[in-house]
Amino acid sequence: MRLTSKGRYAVMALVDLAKFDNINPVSLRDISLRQGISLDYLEQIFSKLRKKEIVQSVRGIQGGYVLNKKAKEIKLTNIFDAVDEKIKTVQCKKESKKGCNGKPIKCVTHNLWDELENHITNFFDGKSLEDLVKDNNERRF
Amino acid sequence: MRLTSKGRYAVMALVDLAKFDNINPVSLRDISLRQGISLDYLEQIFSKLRKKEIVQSVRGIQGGYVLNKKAKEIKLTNIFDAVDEKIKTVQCKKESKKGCNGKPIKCVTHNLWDELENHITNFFDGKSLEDLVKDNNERRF
DNA sequence: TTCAAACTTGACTATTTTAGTCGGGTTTAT
DNA sequence: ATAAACCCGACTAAAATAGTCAAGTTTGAA
Repeated sequence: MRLTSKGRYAVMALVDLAKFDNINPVSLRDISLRQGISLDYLEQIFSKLRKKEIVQSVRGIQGGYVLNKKAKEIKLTNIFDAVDEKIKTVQCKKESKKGCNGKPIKCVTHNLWDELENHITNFFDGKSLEDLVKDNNERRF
Repeated sequence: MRLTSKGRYAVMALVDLAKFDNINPVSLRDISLRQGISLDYLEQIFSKLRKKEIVQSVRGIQGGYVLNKKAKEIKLTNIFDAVDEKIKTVQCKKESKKGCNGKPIKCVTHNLWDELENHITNFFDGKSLEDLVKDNNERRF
């Protein structure tokens, strides 16, 4: 099991943004340099974040991105959802509601994955961008 | 994020085994047919489960596999561990202890993934094979 | 004692996903 | 006007996954 880099980068970039967007919009170029994430890839990620209204863009010179909500109101679930990071953990969850593994009934472990997804979703729902920024400042990074 | 089929199959197969190993060893052929998992793939999986002493093999005709411990004592963490299903969720967790993303310091989200891993591990530690079998019998599958 | 069911092992491969790259735009402050 | 910055879609190399395949070994039963 693993998360993809897309979700991880999205969170990294938003923490960075939350720390620096006090006055001016933050350019992806700056985030790219500070966080070591490819600029082109960041653009893809921010395109999604913008469509889900997590950030706003400011075009033109001196432009960049700003948060569209308070950091406290942005939960990690919102972020992962925006960049299509699926919490759907296993193949059988993707298939039709009734069956798994090409069979007409649910597989013996189906309920387990339901529970697991809830468990993980709860974890991410309990974490806001603000929490991460605070945690980060405390550690003097 | 997703679990791989290997982990999922391992759990499915062991639930099946736990249900049927009362008297005789259970052949992989039977598990393959009941659960719809490729026999060759099951062999790879059970090879790992045997090495980690979760199951015992009985060779020869009428052979198969039996659980090596009571179902109650087999936690899901043991199973995932045996088949190399990693709870390591993100890239930065694979890298050197001190740095992420090729930098000499931990990335801003590093602690988050630590917490997440603990959260998931706790979930799997709290689930035994017996729990799954019971849950399954209740639902009359 | 021969046979076949079943386990054992290791190498190989097609498919899918990921993590980007690339090339061309458009917008707007200066 | 120009350059910084956003915007968009197509493309691709690498890695991981989910198997397949081939060639065994072991052993209960006929």
